[in-house]
Amino acid sequence: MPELPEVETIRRQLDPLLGGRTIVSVESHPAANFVSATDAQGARIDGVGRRGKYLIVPLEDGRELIIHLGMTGSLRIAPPGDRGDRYVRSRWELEGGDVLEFRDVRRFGRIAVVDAGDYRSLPTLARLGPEPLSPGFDGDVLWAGLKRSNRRVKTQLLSQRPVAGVGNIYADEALFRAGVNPALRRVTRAQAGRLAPAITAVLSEGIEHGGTTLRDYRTVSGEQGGHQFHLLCYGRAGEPCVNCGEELSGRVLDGRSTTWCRSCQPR
DNA sequence: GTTGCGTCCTGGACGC
DNA sequence: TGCGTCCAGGACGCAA
Repeated sequence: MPELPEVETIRRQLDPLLGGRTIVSVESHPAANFVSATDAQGARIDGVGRRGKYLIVPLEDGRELIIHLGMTGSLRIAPPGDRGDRYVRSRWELEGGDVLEFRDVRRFGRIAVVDAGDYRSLPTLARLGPEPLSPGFDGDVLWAGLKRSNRRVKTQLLSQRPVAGVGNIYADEALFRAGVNPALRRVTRAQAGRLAPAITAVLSEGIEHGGTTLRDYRTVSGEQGGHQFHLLCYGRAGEPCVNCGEELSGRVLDGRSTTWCRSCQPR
């Protein structure tokens, strides 16, 4: 399930492969989530950028190709004639014959072509919080974002408003490292001060390891990420806490599976 | 504007 | 072996 580290890993691999190339033809699944892919036909790609979990591909004509990988989306550069499997949702044929292929089993991904910066059709992107890897992101910025709402702190992180790019895996990991209970509705300045660097750290380490592969995620070159071997909390309910040895707890919180340590992350 | 919940989607795990 | 049920979860729409 691609979060910021997985999307950034893909961005770094795609950028040198796509920059300066022209999209000569496009095929797309007819579903509303994907069909806009065809709008990029004939455009020249300027590079590959990212905001949160969104890949943003600037086009020379002043528009942007936006790709969100959803839960099971992946991108690869396929050789000419390679049609992929039945889960390929969009194919952009590039000048020279290679094909940029978007594969998405569960069809939760999304593709849009918009005028640069006009994200009205993508409300989450339009209201996206600060980039957690930018120099300006710290405890004060996070606290200002969190204290505007009364929702649980984990639910707020997943909303992409207080900070961009955090999904279920890295939210659990960051809250665990910061010693912040995921169900808290009011976070103190001190807790935000611990949580912000924890978010930055887990995301940075996720990038260093090439992302987290639990099932579907693959890099552009088809490799699995390596961060699943470094998770301290997510998905480890019932196992001993690496800090205190107490059994990690698990429950569904606002519809999302959540793991935490009752001892290290008290209410 | 905020909050909480349902919906989309499909492969895999699991129980019978 | 085959069938039915449940689960995973990011974004978004809707009702309160």
